[in-house]
Amino acid sequence: MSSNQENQSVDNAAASAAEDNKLIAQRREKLAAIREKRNAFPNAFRRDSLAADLHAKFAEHSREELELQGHPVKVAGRLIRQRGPFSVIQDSSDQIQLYVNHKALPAEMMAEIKSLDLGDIVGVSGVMFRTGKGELTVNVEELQLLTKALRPLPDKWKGLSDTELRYRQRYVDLIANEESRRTFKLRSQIIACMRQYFEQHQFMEVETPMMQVIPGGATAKPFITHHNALDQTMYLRIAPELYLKRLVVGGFEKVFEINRNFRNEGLSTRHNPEFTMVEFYQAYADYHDLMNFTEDMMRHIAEQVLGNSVVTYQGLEIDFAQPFNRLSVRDAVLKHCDEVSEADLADRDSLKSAAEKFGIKVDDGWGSGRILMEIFDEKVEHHLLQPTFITEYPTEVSPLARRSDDNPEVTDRFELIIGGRELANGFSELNDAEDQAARFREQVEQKDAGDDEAMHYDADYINALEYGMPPTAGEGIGIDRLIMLFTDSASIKDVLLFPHMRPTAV
RNA sequence: GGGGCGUUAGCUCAGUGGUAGAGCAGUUGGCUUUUAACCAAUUGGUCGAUGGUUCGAAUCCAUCACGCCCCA
Repeated sequence: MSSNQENQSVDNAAASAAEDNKLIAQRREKLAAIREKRNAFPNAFRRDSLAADLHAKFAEHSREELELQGHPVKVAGRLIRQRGPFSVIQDSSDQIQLYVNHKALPAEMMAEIKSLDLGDIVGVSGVMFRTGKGELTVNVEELQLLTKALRPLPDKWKGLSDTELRYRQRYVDLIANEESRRTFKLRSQIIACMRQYFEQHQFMEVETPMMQVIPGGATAKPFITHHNALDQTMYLRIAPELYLKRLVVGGFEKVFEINRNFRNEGLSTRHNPEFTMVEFYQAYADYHDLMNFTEDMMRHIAEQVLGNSVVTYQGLEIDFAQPFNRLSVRDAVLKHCDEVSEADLADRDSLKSAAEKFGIKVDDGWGSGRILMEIFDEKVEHHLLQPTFITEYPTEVSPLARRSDDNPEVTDRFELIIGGRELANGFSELNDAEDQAARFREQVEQKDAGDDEAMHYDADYINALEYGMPPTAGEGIGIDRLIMLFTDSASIKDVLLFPHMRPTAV
């Protein structure tokens, strides 16, 4: 920023001070006083320690040992608590206590320290010691204000609990709420662990277009945008699937992508318009291979990141060490829904009357596969708490999956259900270019008939398949839902740093 | 889209028709190896918005906005 602009913004700040509440006005006055004396925003302080490092390094040091050593440190962070001569600063790693002995420090420095507010960012030089109560503390020899905070922090004990403010002003949430910091650190670690797992298994990370001319790979309403120079309608992707499979055609036989998808749908505790998925494809593998891989990966993440194979989600203990259950849609319905007998599954009519017993309105266009899935969704899915692979999805509801060799009515597909919710979806891929072209044509007919979620015909994708895609299996895992599970979060908004919110009224 | 709940000081919350409250934060002073530090004094409000009912509305009614939960 040029000095001219800077002056202007400073003037604007002064002009708006009258509109601030008293707490902010007082802080602005303190800042103005500092500007009189020196550069109020110095950037020459260099710390040599993080709070967590100090706690780790001196964990075993007694009061006497520390006093003998007189170990000097430089730390920096946000001032988050003050109690008498003690303060606490918080950096990215942890918190560390400061001791300000007013008898030992020059009067001028004491005056500056006295005018500090909670939220200010300071740099401190001092010596490590341990208080009478045993708390590791920096005995302050020099303290410098590095950044004045103009806005007061939330309640020091309760933090920020207003959910709306936590989501809209995540920066305040992160300053004030340890739980929130923990969630997002875990999110980062889980994704890093997953990425590492893929790399260890010789998968190659790729990035495919997020702005697409033909949105494909799923049935969903896309967001529409426009490229000005090309005067072209473009869509934010609903899935990376068709591009990743083009790469398998090209000879990258194990690929994965961790990135955002965008779907133009409603919001809920489990849906955000943009969400993160990992999709991965492996040539010369089938859906059984992916189930084994997924089971292993989940167990690995739980053990590596949480240090425990048992995850507690909303009071429910989920054990990743146990072998995951595996059963077909059909067997799951029979096992978990006492009202349905084998005879009910015999044909469409018997399925229809079974579904209607549960208040499901059966559409004339639905085949027996669709009706079976409606019963599953309504009566079974929420019972599947421990990790469970559901297999043999009806062909009718699986337009992208390969038909089973044993039974053309079902596909080589699975979903992973944990805690009653779908977490992953995978299948052996359809690599028959002519079959795929026919399925696209069916989708286009549905689109022409008014279904705005139906797929486009992607001629280039057919072209790719015509070059030959090896037998391949692919899978998508909803990262946000996985993070919810591993961080015991009830809402997807709790695992998104900046969840989508309606604009506030002015 | 429908239903329920919520919105009061910077933050966390009381307050169901009669002078707008508490704790924390802030300010002033005391205390200086404390642990949500403590003691004393003190500042701080468009009660989400707009209408209505009433002598009188944070409180009752209607509409709207935003959020949370449940349902579609």
